[in-house]
Amino acid sequence: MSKQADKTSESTDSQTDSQALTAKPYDPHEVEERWLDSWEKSEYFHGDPQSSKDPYSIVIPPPNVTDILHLGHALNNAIQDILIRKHRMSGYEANWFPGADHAGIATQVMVEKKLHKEGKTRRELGRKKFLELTRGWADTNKEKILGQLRRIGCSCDWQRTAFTLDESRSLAVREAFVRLYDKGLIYRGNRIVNWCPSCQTSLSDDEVEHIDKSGSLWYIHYKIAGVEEYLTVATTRPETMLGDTALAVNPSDPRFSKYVGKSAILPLLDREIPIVADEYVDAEFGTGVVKITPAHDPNDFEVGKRHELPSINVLTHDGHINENGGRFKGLDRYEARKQIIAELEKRHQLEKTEDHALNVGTCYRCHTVVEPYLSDQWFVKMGPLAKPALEAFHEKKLRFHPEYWGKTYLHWMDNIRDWCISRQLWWGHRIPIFYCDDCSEVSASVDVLSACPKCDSTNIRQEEDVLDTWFSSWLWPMTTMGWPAKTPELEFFYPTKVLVTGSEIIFLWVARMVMAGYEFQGELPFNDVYIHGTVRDDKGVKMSKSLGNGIDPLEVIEQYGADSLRVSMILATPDGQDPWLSKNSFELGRNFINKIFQSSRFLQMRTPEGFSCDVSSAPAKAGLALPDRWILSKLQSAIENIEKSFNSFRLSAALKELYDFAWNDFCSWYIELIKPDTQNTPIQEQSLRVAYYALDSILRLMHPFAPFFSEELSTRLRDAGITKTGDRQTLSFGPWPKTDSSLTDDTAEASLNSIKAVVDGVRSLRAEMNVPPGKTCDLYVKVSDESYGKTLEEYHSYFRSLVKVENLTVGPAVKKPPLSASVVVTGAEIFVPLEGLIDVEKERSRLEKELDKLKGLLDRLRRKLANADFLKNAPDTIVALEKTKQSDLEDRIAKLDSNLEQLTGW
RNA sequence: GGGCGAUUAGCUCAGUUGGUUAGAGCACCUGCUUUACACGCAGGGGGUCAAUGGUUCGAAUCCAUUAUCGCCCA
Repeated sequence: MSKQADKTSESTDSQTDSQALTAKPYDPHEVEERWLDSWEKSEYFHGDPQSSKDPYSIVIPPPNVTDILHLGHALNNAIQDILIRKHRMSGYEANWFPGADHAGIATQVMVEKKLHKEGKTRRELGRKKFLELTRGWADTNKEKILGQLRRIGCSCDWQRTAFTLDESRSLAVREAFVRLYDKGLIYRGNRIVNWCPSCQTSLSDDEVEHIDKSGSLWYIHYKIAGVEEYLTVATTRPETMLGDTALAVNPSDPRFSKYVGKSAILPLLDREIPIVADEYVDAEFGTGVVKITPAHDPNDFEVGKRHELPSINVLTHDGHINENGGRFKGLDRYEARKQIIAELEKRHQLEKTEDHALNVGTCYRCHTVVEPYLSDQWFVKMGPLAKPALEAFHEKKLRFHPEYWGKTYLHWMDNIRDWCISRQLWWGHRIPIFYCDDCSEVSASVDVLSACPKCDSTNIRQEEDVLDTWFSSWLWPMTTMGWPAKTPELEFFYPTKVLVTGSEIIFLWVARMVMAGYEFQGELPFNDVYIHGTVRDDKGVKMSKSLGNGIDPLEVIEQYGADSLRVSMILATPDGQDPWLSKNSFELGRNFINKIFQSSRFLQMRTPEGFSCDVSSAPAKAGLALPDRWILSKLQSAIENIEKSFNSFRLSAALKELYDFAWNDFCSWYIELIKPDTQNTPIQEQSLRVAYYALDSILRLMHPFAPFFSEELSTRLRDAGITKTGDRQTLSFGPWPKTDSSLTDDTAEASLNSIKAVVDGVRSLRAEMNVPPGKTCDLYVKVSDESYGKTLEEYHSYFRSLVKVENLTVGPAVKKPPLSASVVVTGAEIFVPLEGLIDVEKERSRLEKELDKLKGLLDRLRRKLANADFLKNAPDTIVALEKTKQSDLEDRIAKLDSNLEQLTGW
């Protein structure tokens, strides 16, 4: 236990019950742990597939087992939890399916690194032992990160936790593979793939990250066979020349047409290679002559096929030159490059070297520069799968939020390419392909084969390679629900409602899930895709482990609590953009939660003994005071706006609306208005009923964002006998607040606005005239409208409590008392006599400043209203509005003028 | 090279079908041991809405061009 925690418990012990309400901020720590425990036992989050309610399900983007919780996870999962809790409260049968991803390359790399430190390699260990070791490590990590998600309050159905490499998911992967294979959508091909020499595996196109690097362009002479001429070839990767099998020029390039059909001599290796013409060659780039290395460049591979050129692989799996590289054999690819350049220079076959900016592909896991590499790999034919996925988008069955991400999806889908799914790893789903060594039959099978289905030979072996991790991830929305079995979960909860993720895996994951959904389940896996930003630090730099600029969510939770973490993150996360967070960003949420806590504490202090109210329905309108009617009316618009924001996936806007309502309307105005003048006097009962009803609504609206706090406070009020909420002992199942149009009260809002206008005016005046806060004053209000005056008179007590007004004089005939400061608001002139306090010069400059501002506005308005086109074209309502504004301004200016004039007499 | 996004107060952002005196939080300044809350209260300063041109009676908002920044794809 930390020192701080010690202190807290000590001070709590020393307090008596009657002091429990003395000033202290809300402390989330004990509260959150208690609810975590309680919820875990409750089964609240275990969705029932037999339910008569409508389903609402989400599948988690499974965190990698290599991960520890970072703020990106916290944000991603907070968003999902907010959506799932909101819908659970709104009467849906909600289920959030959690789980983790085995993360093939990342995990294997990590375990191999550990082995390396111990001086071992995976090959020494053997496949079986290595996998056992890795599984143990992955299991431990998996439990750890899922535990961390619990800590931020995720209301997942933990009973349905899945893992991409467990029994059920493995069966599904094999089933999917075999189905696609049988349909002819999976094939094996000798293709150029992206090869990571460090991970020693192929990568799909989407797993390659392109970065800009400064490199060189080397100009090399290739002699023409039989004559004393040469062609100059520019290359950025000279070491690949060892595998050159041709030179190529553009067929319409007149400079080189005479060489087409002749041969060149490959420098260093002295191999004779043909000179071919191919449209692919860009006459503008380099010298217009390019070397063709079919085994090490995807474009060259295509050229090679067209001209029936041989492919010579010169690299080993780990990026060294192989036996085809002659005397360079065994050298690392970059060392070979150096020596080749040196050698060419020595032989005067290097014309020049230029600086050249190039874009190289790197491995998304280890950031090694990848090599295009010719090898046997397994591919999925994507064209047929993309069709329904594209249709779903065009028919708006699949929607992105923010909408513009749809374009990214569309662009990728339109240009879809076959997917390389084999990986030369051990950690993953072993490809369910079996080779017969006797009859050469290749069979795909869900179950392990012991004999060849064609010739019955037992001389059969399974493919060594495993599948790309995404090959299990793309089935996730189905496999979490038990696919390929026809489970009740799949029947009820599929398709899910929304997928919440970051933009960087729209291709890798989102698009593929859509395709898999249609292919295997005949239905898309989710309707809405909510894309959120990437968490950045306070300077706008992406948080990352390697930069060390990350913030540990668990530290934030320790300091501020999980609710504060969630509330702060959501408030700071603009829709679709990247949130910038620093350590004290989390004060925002903490302060908000504490504010609500304090308001509740205050209400309780002013609640008479034995008071109790039913907050499950709104208080009867009869007999309510103005502030009561007003706050109920404001509550309606808050609920409405929050609902609207939720419906368009604008969570930040929804929470902001609640924040403003709760802090400004409820705390700053409503509570101040119903607060009795004298200390310890209970609040009037009808206002208390309204106050607790509003507070209950606030807590409900807050629950998805701050589940611990809202549940805690709601429970405390219920346990204290103050509020009655019906049968439910939790906010988890709502009900979610609904608008009630009978509570909307425009008259009350208008009346309160007039009171606020006068209060604001007096406050401003007092502050600027340096009236000591404790000093009372008198208030004279000259109104131009009788009913305005009546309202002010009726509620004159508010001026006493809010702005220390002793006597109030209101009326159309009120005269400005001598030595008073004035404020002019719409419909009223406010005078506060300030004998002994008034500073004439200050007052004058105050009034002049205001006058200047208003005159500027009036000027603009007059010009607008003098414009015949405006009067002709603008809607009548706008014209009328502008005219009202004009007369109001003219009125206020006249009053200010006369007040200024009167000042000169002093 | 192609695509997508951003540019509004010192900072981070709202401003959803064009009509407000362009808002909030943080930061800043002034005052406050006010009957819950200093994790607070009250008041205040601060913006020619990136630039230019256009459409319109009217543009932060729509269109075009430019500039700067970011992301994705090649």
